[in-house]
Amino acid sequence: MPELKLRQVSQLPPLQAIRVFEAVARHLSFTKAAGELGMTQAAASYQIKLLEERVGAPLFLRRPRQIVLTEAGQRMAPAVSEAFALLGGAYAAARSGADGVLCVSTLLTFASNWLAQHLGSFQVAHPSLAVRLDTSNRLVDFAREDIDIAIRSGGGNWPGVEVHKLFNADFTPMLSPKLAATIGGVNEPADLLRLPILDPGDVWWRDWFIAAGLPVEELAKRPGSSMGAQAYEANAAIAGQGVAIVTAALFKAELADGRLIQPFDLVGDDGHAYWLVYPQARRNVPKIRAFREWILAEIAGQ
Amino acid sequence: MPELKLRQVSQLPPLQAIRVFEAVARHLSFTKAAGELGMTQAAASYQIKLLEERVGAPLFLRRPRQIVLTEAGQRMAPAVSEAFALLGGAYAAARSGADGVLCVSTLLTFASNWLAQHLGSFQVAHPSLAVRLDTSNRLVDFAREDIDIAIRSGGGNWPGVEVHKLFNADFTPMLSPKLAATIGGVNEPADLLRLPILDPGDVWWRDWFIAAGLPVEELAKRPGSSMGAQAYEANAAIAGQGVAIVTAALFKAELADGRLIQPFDLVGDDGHAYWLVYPQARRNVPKIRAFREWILAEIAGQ
DNA sequence: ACGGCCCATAAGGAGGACTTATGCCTGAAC
DNA sequence: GTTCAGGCATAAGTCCTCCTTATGGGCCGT
Repeated sequence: MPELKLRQVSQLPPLQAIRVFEAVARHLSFTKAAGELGMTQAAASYQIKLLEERVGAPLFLRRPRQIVLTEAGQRMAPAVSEAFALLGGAYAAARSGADGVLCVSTLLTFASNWLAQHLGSFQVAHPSLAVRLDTSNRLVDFAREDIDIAIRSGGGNWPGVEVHKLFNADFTPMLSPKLAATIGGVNEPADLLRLPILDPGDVWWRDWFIAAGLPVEELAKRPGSSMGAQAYEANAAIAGQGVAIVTAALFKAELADGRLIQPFDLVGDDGHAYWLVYPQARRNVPKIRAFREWILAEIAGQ
Repeated sequence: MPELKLRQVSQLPPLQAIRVFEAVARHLSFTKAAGELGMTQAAASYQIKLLEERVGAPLFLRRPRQIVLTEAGQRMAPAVSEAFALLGGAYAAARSGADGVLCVSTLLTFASNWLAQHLGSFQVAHPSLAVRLDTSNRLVDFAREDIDIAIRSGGGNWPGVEVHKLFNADFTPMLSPKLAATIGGVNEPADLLRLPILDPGDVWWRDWFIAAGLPVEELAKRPGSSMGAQAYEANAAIAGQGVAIVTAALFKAELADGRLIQPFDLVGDDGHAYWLVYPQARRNVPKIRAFREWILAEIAGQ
């Protein structure tokens, strides 16, 4: 489509030449403008000549000691300067603005049971960074959602993204001390069979029963209600409605203050883990780097 | 100076990429924007990717059926569009504005004796073109004066400029009929010796005397006052103060209405001529082309 | 008169931008 | 459900723009 190209080209002059023109018009010197732009005087001369040919009129008068704007140049200079100021502003706004808000996509459970208690220290460390949490269990697609960084669980093998393991998604039974007391305490795995099991359809129960040497058939008999998220299941457990099977690392606070107890050291592990995930191409973006370094240090430090 | 370059580059993003971004943001389509810019979709994709890496954040979310601006993109788009509108306006203003005023540098004599009587028809033919006359006898330098086109006399061999011969700078004696009557009419060259000669030091007189077979020594005796310009000399002749030697083509009106008479057909010619002159590079600028075509037709037509 | 400053020009080279070709994904239509 | 079409991404290759180095010319100041 050569005619289209021609039309376009005639609509707008070469941008590089205009950028040079703007600098030259400000300095009224080819040499100084070239210096500001980080190129040689010859390059500036070349670009101005190009632009003058395109405009169809000289833009500068070459006087012995300095140059001055022609009438045409004077008409052009102010608007061009303003346009570049706008452009610079827009660019800076996009850059810094992008640095000012960090969009984190996270799993519901992780948000309520880990981030909620730790995020404060990140905010303190980076007061200029606003964090926007996007809570969902979908697998985020960085190309089609406005997300900077995500926390996911799974095998950790996703293409095109950088991953850091936070901790294993292990699992172990938990219940409220009050519920345990109703049967005189939970001392060995078999004791669990005398209590209601929240979401017995969860494969984690099956794995753990096998590991604990309990009969798996017990699970099938039970009435099940899938909770969907560990946080919900844990809440039910805290309320004393039954035994939950969850990731211990996410409930340190509940274990510490006695709302939940972990009766056995035995934990199941299906190889899944919690991961920090972000696009490879953006690994050096400051806010992403900041969040990464913070969360890894936080995890390692506890 | 690599660090200088770096500084500059980080100040402003690649302009070509921004131009593409502006179009894409308007169309919300890589393909359509590429079409408008006269390039392929792949090129647009490439430029956007470049810009996104530079900004440090995605600018568009790639949704299946269309793309949408990210937060960063939204911040950037309006100002960028405005900047390009400004740029386009400035460019158009310089272009069309430059087309609106034609600066003609001309010799005093040519201005008062030829242009004054013909310029009207040019104005009528090009009502949107304002003509600014710059009258001087200096040899204009297009590089350091704001001049579009010039009329000069001389040999016609100037470098870097396009030249068109208007008419020969021939010369012949002229005087007022009243003065001629004081000696009973001027019938042969020798009659001139009985009349005062304006500016006898002019080399034209010497050439013409030789061509007419008159003794050159006569000229040396005479008291001379250089007039500087044919127009002044002719005015003195019209006032009856003496005989002038001027270019006949420039005094057609005076000859026609009898203010001056040309007693002899004999004209001198030193090879000089009147020329239309302008920079080669600007030969196709509309206003320059218009003036050239008009003046050549006007000269040819009389 | 001579050196310095500044711009113009020519030749040459490095890198960027664009094109072509192809693949992938998704949504719509049959 | 399957195929088709629309739209973007990616890879490889080519061309050309833009910049650099080098040099010359004009004018000013000392």
